[in-house]
Amino acid sequence: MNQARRDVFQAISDPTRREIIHLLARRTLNLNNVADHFTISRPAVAKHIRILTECGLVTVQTRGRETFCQADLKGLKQVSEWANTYQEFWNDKLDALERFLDEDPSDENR
Amino acid sequence: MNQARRDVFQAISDPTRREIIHLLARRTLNLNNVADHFTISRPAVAKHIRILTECGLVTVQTRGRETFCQADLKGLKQVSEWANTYQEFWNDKLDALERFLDEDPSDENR
DNA sequence: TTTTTTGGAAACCGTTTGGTTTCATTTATA
DNA sequence: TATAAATGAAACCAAACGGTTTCCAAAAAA
Repeated sequence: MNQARRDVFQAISDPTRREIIHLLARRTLNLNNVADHFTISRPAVAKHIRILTECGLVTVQTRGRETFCQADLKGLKQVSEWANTYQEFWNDKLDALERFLDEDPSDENR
Repeated sequence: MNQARRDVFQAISDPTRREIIHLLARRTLNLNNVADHFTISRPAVAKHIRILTECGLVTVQTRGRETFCQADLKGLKQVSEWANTYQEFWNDKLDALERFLDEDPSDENR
Protein backbone atom coordinates (compact mmCIF):
# COMPACT_ATOMS: atom_id res chain seq x y z
CA MET A 1 0.00 0.00 0.00
CA ASN A 2 2.89 2.33 -0.70
CA GLN A 3 2.98 2.76 -4.44
CA ALA A 4 4.88 5.91 -5.28
CA ARG A 5 2.92 6.85 -8.36
CA ARG A 6 -0.64 5.73 -8.06
CA ASP A 7 -2.98 5.31 -10.99
CA VAL A 8 -6.28 7.15 -10.76
CA PHE A 9 -8.14 4.21 -12.35
CA GLN A 10 -6.86 1.96 -9.64
CA ALA A 11 -7.68 4.52 -6.98
CA ILE A 12 -11.35 4.73 -7.95
CA SER A 13 -11.76 0.99 -8.32
CA ASP A 14 -12.63 0.56 -4.67
CA PRO A 15 -16.22 1.45 -3.68
CA THR A 16 -15.16 2.77 -0.30
CA ARG A 17 -12.78 5.18 -1.96
CA ARG A 18 -15.50 6.33 -4.33
CA GLU A 19 -17.66 7.02 -1.33
CA ILE A 20 -14.86 8.97 0.32
CA ILE A 21 -14.62 10.99 -2.86
CA HIS A 22 -18.34 11.62 -2.70
CA LEU A 23 -18.05 12.81 0.88
CA LEU A 24 -15.10 15.09 0.33
CA ALA A 25 -16.57 16.59 -2.81
CA ARG A 26 -19.17 18.21 -0.56
CA ARG A 27 -16.80 19.63 1.98
CA THR A 28 -13.46 19.20 3.64
CA LEU A 29 -13.43 16.82 6.59
CA ASN A 30 -10.86 15.68 9.05
CA LEU A 31 -9.92 12.04 9.21
CA ASN A 32 -12.23 11.05 12.04
CA ASN A 33 -15.14 12.79 10.38
CA VAL A 34 -14.55 10.72 7.28
CA ALA A 35 -14.18 7.53 9.26
CA ASP A 36 -17.45 8.19 11.08
CA HIS A 37 -19.29 7.53 7.82
CA PHE A 38 -18.02 3.97 7.60
CA THR A 39 -18.12 0.83 9.63
CA ILE A 40 -14.49 0.01 8.92
CA SER A 41 -11.78 1.17 11.29
CA ARG A 42 -10.16 4.56 11.24
CA PRO A 43 -6.75 3.23 10.11
CA ALA A 44 -8.46 1.51 7.18
CA VAL A 45 -10.00 4.80 6.14
CA ALA A 46 -6.64 6.50 6.57
CA LYS A 47 -5.10 4.01 4.16
CA HIS A 48 -7.77 4.71 1.58
CA ILE A 49 -7.17 8.41 1.93
CA ARG A 50 -3.47 7.90 1.49
CA ILE A 51 -4.13 6.10 -1.76
CA LEU A 52 -6.33 8.95 -2.90
CA THR A 53 -3.62 11.44 -2.10
CA GLU A 54 -1.03 9.39 -3.96
CA CYS A 55 -2.88 9.96 -7.21
CA GLY A 56 -3.76 13.56 -6.42
CA LEU A 57 -7.50 13.15 -5.95
CA VAL A 58 -7.28 14.24 -2.32
CA THR A 59 -4.96 16.66 -0.58
CA VAL A 60 -4.39 16.67 3.14
CA GLN A 61 -3.52 19.59 5.33
CA THR A 62 -2.55 19.29 8.96
CA ARG A 63 -3.74 21.96 11.36
CA GLY A 64 -3.13 21.35 15.00
CA ARG A 65 -3.84 17.74 15.74
CA GLU A 66 -6.30 17.40 12.89
CA THR A 67 -5.70 16.27 9.33
CA PHE A 68 -8.11 17.90 6.95
CA CYS A 69 -8.86 16.03 3.77
CA GLN A 70 -9.91 17.93 0.71
CA ALA A 71 -11.03 16.63 -2.65
CA ASP A 72 -9.20 17.77 -5.76
CA LEU A 73 -10.90 15.80 -8.48
CA LYS A 74 -9.33 17.26 -11.58
CA GLY A 75 -7.76 13.86 -12.08
CA LEU A 76 -11.18 12.45 -12.85
CA LYS A 77 -11.14 14.33 -16.11
CA GLN A 78 -8.80 11.66 -17.38
CA VAL A 79 -11.33 9.00 -16.47
CA SER A 80 -14.20 10.84 -18.10
CA GLU A 81 -12.26 11.41 -21.27
CA TRP A 82 -11.12 7.83 -21.44
CA ALA A 83 -14.65 6.49 -21.06
CA ASN A 84 -16.03 9.00 -23.54
CA THR A 85 -13.63 7.65 -26.12
CA TYR A 86 -16.00 4.72 -26.36
CA GLN A 87 -19.18 6.75 -26.24
CA GLU A 88 -20.26 5.31 -29.55
CA PHE A 89 -21.00 2.05 -27.76
CA TRP A 90 -23.85 3.50 -25.77
CA ASN A 91 -24.81 6.39 -28.00
CA ASP A 92 -26.65 4.81 -30.89
CA LYS A 93 -27.12 7.64 -33.33
CA LEU A 94 -23.55 8.54 -33.81
CA ASP A 95 -22.23 10.67 -36.50
CA ALA A 96 -18.95 12.42 -36.14
CA LEU A 97 -20.54 15.81 -35.64
CA GLU A 98 -22.84 14.76 -32.85
CA ARG A 99 -20.04 12.92 -31.21
CA PHE A 100 -17.98 16.06 -31.35
CA LEU A 101 -20.75 18.20 -29.91
CA ASP A 102 -21.38 15.76 -27.10
CA GLU A 103 -17.95 16.57 -25.79
CA ASP A 104 -19.72 19.41 -24.01
CA PRO A 105 -21.40 18.45 -20.74
CA SER A 106 -25.10 18.63 -21.53
CA ASP A 107 -25.96 14.96 -21.24
CA GLU A 108 -29.47 14.64 -19.90
CA ASN A 109 -30.29 11.02 -20.59
CA ARG A 110 -31.61 8.63 -17.96
CA MET B 1 -11.25 -14.96 -10.13
CA ASN B 2 -14.82 -16.19 -10.11
CA GLN B 3 -16.82 -13.23 -8.98
CA ALA B 4 -20.33 -13.62 -10.30
CA ARG B 5 -21.01 -9.93 -10.63
CA ARG B 6 -17.91 -7.98 -11.45
CA ASP B 7 -17.68 -4.26 -10.95
CA VAL B 8 -16.86 -2.28 -14.05
CA PHE B 9 -14.68 0.14 -12.06
CA GLN B 10 -12.59 -2.74 -10.87
CA ALA B 11 -12.46 -4.21 -14.36
CA ILE B 12 -10.99 -1.08 -15.91
CA SER B 13 -8.51 -0.50 -13.10
CA ASP B 14 -5.88 -2.67 -14.77
CA PRO B 15 -3.91 -1.05 -17.61
CA THR B 16 -3.66 -4.30 -19.52
CA ARG B 17 -7.43 -4.63 -19.50
CA ARG B 18 -7.82 -1.06 -20.70
CA GLU B 19 -5.49 -1.89 -23.54
CA ILE B 20 -7.53 -4.98 -24.38
CA ILE B 21 -10.59 -2.76 -24.46
CA HIS B 22 -8.77 -0.43 -26.81
CA LEU B 23 -7.89 -3.31 -29.10
CA LEU B 24 -11.34 -4.85 -29.18
CA ALA B 25 -13.07 -1.54 -29.71
CA ARG B 26 -11.51 -1.47 -33.15
CA ARG B 27 -12.45 -4.96 -34.17
CA THR B 28 -13.23 -8.43 -32.93
CA LEU B 29 -10.22 -10.64 -32.34
CA ASN B 30 -9.70 -14.19 -31.24
CA LEU B 31 -7.81 -14.92 -28.07
CA ASN B 32 -4.43 -15.50 -29.64
CA ASN B 33 -4.70 -12.35 -31.68
CA VAL B 34 -5.29 -10.41 -28.50
CA ALA B 35 -2.44 -12.14 -26.71
CA ASP B 36 -0.08 -11.32 -29.58
CA HIS B 37 -0.26 -7.67 -28.58
CA PHE B 38 1.20 -8.33 -25.15
CA THR B 39 4.31 -9.77 -23.63
CA ILE B 40 2.40 -11.63 -20.93
CA SER B 41 1.33 -15.20 -21.52
CA ARG B 42 -1.81 -16.26 -23.32
CA PRO B 43 -3.48 -17.65 -20.19
CA ALA B 44 -2.90 -14.33 -18.46
CA VAL B 45 -4.66 -12.54 -21.28
CA ALA B 46 -7.46 -15.09 -21.13
CA LYS B 47 -7.97 -14.29 -17.48
CA HIS B 48 -8.19 -10.59 -18.21
CA ILE B 49 -10.75 -11.25 -20.89
CA ARG B 50 -12.76 -13.36 -18.51
CA ILE B 51 -12.86 -10.48 -16.06
CA LEU B 52 -14.02 -8.18 -18.82
CA THR B 53 -16.78 -10.59 -19.75
CA GLU B 54 -17.86 -10.89 -16.13
CA CYS B 55 -18.83 -7.23 -16.10
CA GLY B 56 -20.26 -7.28 -19.61
CA LEU B 57 -17.61 -5.16 -21.32
CA VAL B 58 -16.61 -8.04 -23.58
CA THR B 59 -18.60 -10.89 -25.03
CA VAL B 60 -17.03 -14.06 -26.33
CA GLN B 61 -18.29 -16.32 -29.06
CA THR B 62 -16.78 -19.66 -29.89
CA ARG B 63 -16.61 -20.72 -33.52
CA GLY B 64 -14.69 -23.85 -34.29
CA ARG B 65 -11.58 -23.89 -32.21
CA GLU B 66 -11.44 -20.13 -31.92
CA THR B 67 -12.84 -17.83 -29.27
CA PHE B 68 -13.74 -14.47 -30.71
CA CYS B 69 -13.74 -11.56 -28.31
CA GLN B 70 -15.94 -8.59 -28.98
CA ALA B 71 -16.17 -5.32 -27.09
CA ASP B 72 -19.52 -4.20 -25.74
CA LEU B 73 -18.68 -1.03 -23.92
CA LYS B 74 -22.09 0.24 -22.91
CA GLY B 75 -21.02 -0.41 -19.34
CA LEU B 76 -18.55 2.45 -19.62
CA LYS B 77 -21.45 4.87 -19.63
CA GLN B 78 -21.66 4.30 -15.90
CA VAL B 79 -18.03 5.30 -15.53
CA SER B 80 -18.43 8.38 -17.65
CA GLU B 81 -21.48 9.50 -15.73
CA TRP B 82 -19.85 8.90 -12.40
CA ALA B 83 -16.78 10.92 -13.33
CA ASN B 84 -18.90 13.68 -14.83
CA THR B 85 -20.62 14.07 -11.49
CA TYR B 86 -17.45 15.82 -10.39
CA GLN B 87 -16.97 17.79 -13.56
CA GLU B 88 -16.98 21.04 -11.66
CA PHE B 89 -13.53 20.21 -10.40
CA TRP B 90 -12.02 20.59 -13.81
CA ASN B 91 -14.63 22.66 -15.61
CA ASP B 92 -14.49 26.32 -14.75
CA LYS B 93 -17.89 27.07 -16.23
CA LEU B 94 -19.63 25.33 -13.36
CA ASP B 95 -19.49 27.28 -10.17
CA ALA B 96 -19.73 26.33 -6.55
CA LEU B 97 -23.43 27.15 -6.35
CA GLU B 98 -24.36 24.72 -9.08
CA ARG B 99 -22.14 22.18 -7.42
CA PHE B 100 -24.02 22.68 -4.18
CA LEU B 101 -27.44 22.47 -5.80
CA ASP B 102 -26.56 19.33 -7.72
CA GLU B 103 -25.71 17.48 -4.58
CA ASP B 104 -27.67 14.36 -3.78
CA PRO B 105 -28.31 14.28 -0.02
CA SER B 106 -28.85 10.53 0.21
CA ASP B 107 -25.52 9.21 1.32
CA GLU B 108 -25.63 9.02 5.08
CA ASN B 109 -24.11 5.97 6.72
CA ARG B 110 -22.16 3.03 5.30
C1' DT C 1 -1.57 19.20 35.11
C1' DT C 2 -4.23 15.48 33.92
C1' DT C 3 -7.16 13.71 30.49
C1' DT C 4 -9.15 13.39 26.06
C1' DT C 5 -8.91 13.81 21.17
C1' DT C 6 -6.67 13.02 16.83
C1' DG C 7 -4.16 10.39 14.01
C1' DG C 8 0.42 8.21 12.61
C1' DA C 9 2.83 3.82 12.47
C1' DA C 10 3.74 -0.86 12.88
C1' DA C 11 2.73 -5.64 12.93
C1' DC C 12 -0.10 -8.90 11.42
C1' DC C 13 -3.67 -11.61 8.61
C1' DG C 14 -6.61 -13.78 5.03
C1' DT C 15 -7.98 -13.04 0.30
C1' DT C 16 -7.40 -11.35 -4.23
C1' DT C 17 -4.63 -10.21 -8.09
C1' DG C 18 -1.82 -10.94 -11.92
C1' DG C 19 1.21 -13.80 -13.43
C1' DT C 20 3.45 -18.42 -14.57
C1' DT C 21 3.98 -23.40 -16.33
C1' DT C 22 2.03 -27.63 -17.56
C1' DC C 23 -1.27 -30.62 -19.48
C1' DA C 24 -5.49 -32.02 -21.85
C1' DT C 25 -8.97 -31.35 -25.47
C1' DT C 26 -10.97 -29.97 -29.54
C1' DT C 27 -10.69 -28.49 -34.28
C1' DA C 28 -8.14 -27.74 -38.67
C1' DT C 29 -4.76 -28.77 -41.81
C1' DA C 30 -0.86 -31.31 -44.37
C1' DT D 1 -4.08 -40.13 -40.27
C1' DA D 2 -0.72 -37.60 -38.10
C1' DT D 3 0.26 -33.03 -36.82
C1' DA D 4 -0.42 -28.32 -35.73
C1' DA D 5 -3.26 -24.67 -33.83
C1' DA D 6 -6.37 -22.67 -30.38
C1' DT D 7 -7.87 -22.72 -26.10
C1' DG D 8 -9.50 -24.33 -21.45
C1' DA D 9 -8.22 -25.73 -16.99
C1' DA D 10 -5.52 -26.62 -13.09
C1' DA D 11 -1.86 -25.94 -9.88
C1' DC D 12 1.08 -22.88 -8.17
C1' DC D 13 3.36 -18.39 -6.67
C1' DA D 14 4.74 -13.69 -4.95
C1' DA D 15 2.96 -9.44 -4.17
C1' DA D 16 -0.70 -6.30 -3.38
C1' DC D 17 -5.06 -5.34 -1.13
C1' DG D 18 -8.18 -4.30 2.48
C1' DG D 19 -8.72 -4.97 6.79
C1' DT D 20 -7.57 -5.49 11.91
C1' DT D 21 -5.47 -4.46 16.68
C1' DT D 22 -2.11 -2.26 19.38
C1' DC D 23 0.78 1.32 20.72
C1' DC D 24 2.66 5.94 20.73
C1' DA D 25 2.93 11.04 20.29
C1' DA D 26 1.21 15.47 19.90
C1' DA D 27 -2.38 18.87 20.57
C1' DA D 28 -6.44 20.48 22.85
C1' DA D 29 -9.55 20.57 26.62
C1' DA D 30 -10.92 19.96 31.59
